[in-house]
Amino acid sequence: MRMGQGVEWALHCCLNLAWVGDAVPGARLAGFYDLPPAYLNKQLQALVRAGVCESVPGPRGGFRLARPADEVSLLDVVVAVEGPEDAFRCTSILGAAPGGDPSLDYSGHCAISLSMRSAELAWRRELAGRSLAEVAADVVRTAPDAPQHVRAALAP
Amino acid sequence: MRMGQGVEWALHCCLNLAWVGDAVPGARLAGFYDLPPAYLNKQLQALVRAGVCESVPGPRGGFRLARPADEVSLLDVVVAVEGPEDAFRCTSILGAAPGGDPSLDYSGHCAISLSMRSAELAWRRELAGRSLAEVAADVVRTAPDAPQHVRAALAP
DNA sequence: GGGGGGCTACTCGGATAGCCCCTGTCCGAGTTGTATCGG
DNA sequence: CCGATACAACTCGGACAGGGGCTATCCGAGTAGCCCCCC
Repeated sequence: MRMGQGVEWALHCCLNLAWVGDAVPGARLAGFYDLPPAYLNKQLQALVRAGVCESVPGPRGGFRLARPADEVSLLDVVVAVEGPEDAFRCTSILGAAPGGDPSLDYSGHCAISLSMRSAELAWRRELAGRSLAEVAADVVRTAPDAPQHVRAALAP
Repeated sequence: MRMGQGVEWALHCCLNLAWVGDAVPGARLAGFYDLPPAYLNKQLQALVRAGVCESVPGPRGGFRLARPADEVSLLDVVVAVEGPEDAFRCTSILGAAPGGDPSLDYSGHCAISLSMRSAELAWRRELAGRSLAEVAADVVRTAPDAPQHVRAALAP
C-alpha cells in the first residue's frame, strides 16, 4: 500500500498557505521546495476541486485556503488528493464461494470487510481530528519564526 | 491510495485455513473462490515468507497456518502481503526549503510526518488488536455452520 | 492632463506521453504414493 | 507373499509478460496590470 507523493506536497503547501493568508502562485510554492511546478499544480487543482483551496487566475493570482486553517482537517487534504474511496476494497469474494450469491454485496456483512473498514475508520478519525491550525501550532512550538520565514519567502 | 487485491484473498484464505487445521493445496483454495490459482499461490508464498503460514510440498501437501489462529493478527497478514513500509512516505521535503539541510532526515521532526505516522499507528493498532480467531468467532455468530461447510469443501 | 483602448505578461486548467508496480501466467525442483518386478 | 525400486502425479517456488495508475510535462483560455495614444 503506497500513498501518492502529492499528499506530502499538498499538506506542506496548505500549511504554508495558512501562514501567508494571501494567494500564492503555484510556481512559487514549487520553487520553495524545489518541486516540478506543473505536477504540483495538478495537486493544487485537486485541492480546488475538493473545496479546500480557492484559485485566483491572472497576475497577482494563485492559490489560497478556502476556509480558516482550524476548519481544514488533514483528512480533507488527503481525500482531496488521493480520492474518497477506501484503501481496502471488498470485492464480495464470498459471492463466488459455494453457497454464496454472486449478485449480492457482502461488503456490509463479511466480517473481514467490517474489520478492515473499522481499522480504516480509526485512521480517518485520527486525521479528521487534527486540523491544519493544530499542526501549525506544533511547528511554531519548535520553530517560532517559521511563519515569518515562510511569509518572507512566499509573499510578493 | 489503493490496497492490493491479494490482501482480501489472503485474509479469507487464512480464515479458512484456521477452520480446516490441515494443509490445503493452493489450487483448492483458488477453486473455492474462483480465483486465478497461480496468482493466489503468489500471495500464499508471501505469507510463508512472513512466517504466517507453512508450506508442505508434494502430494498431500499445501498450506497451513504456522501458529494458532489467536496468535495471528490481521496486521500480520496485511504486512505479509503489502510489505512493512508505511503508506505515507516523508521525503524530507523540508530539506529543500530555504533554511533546510538537504542531508538531514526530517521524518522524525516534521510535524506533518509525525501526524501522518500517528494516524497510521492508530490503523495498525486496530489491525494488530484483532486476531483471526476473533474474526472467526464473529463469522460463527452469524453463520454457525460456516466452519463445517468450509471443512467439507476444502478437506480432502 | 485625463481617460480609454490595446497589449503584454502572468496565472490557472485540462489534455498529453513515460515509467513503475500490481496483475496474471508459465514452467521447473522436490516429494509422496503407487505399481511393478524380483526374491 | 514380501520388499525394494522405478515411475508417475501432484505440490510449491521462482522467473517471465501485460496493463493501469502515478509521475511528469506541455500548451491553451482567461485575467489583471500597464503602456500608449487620443481627446
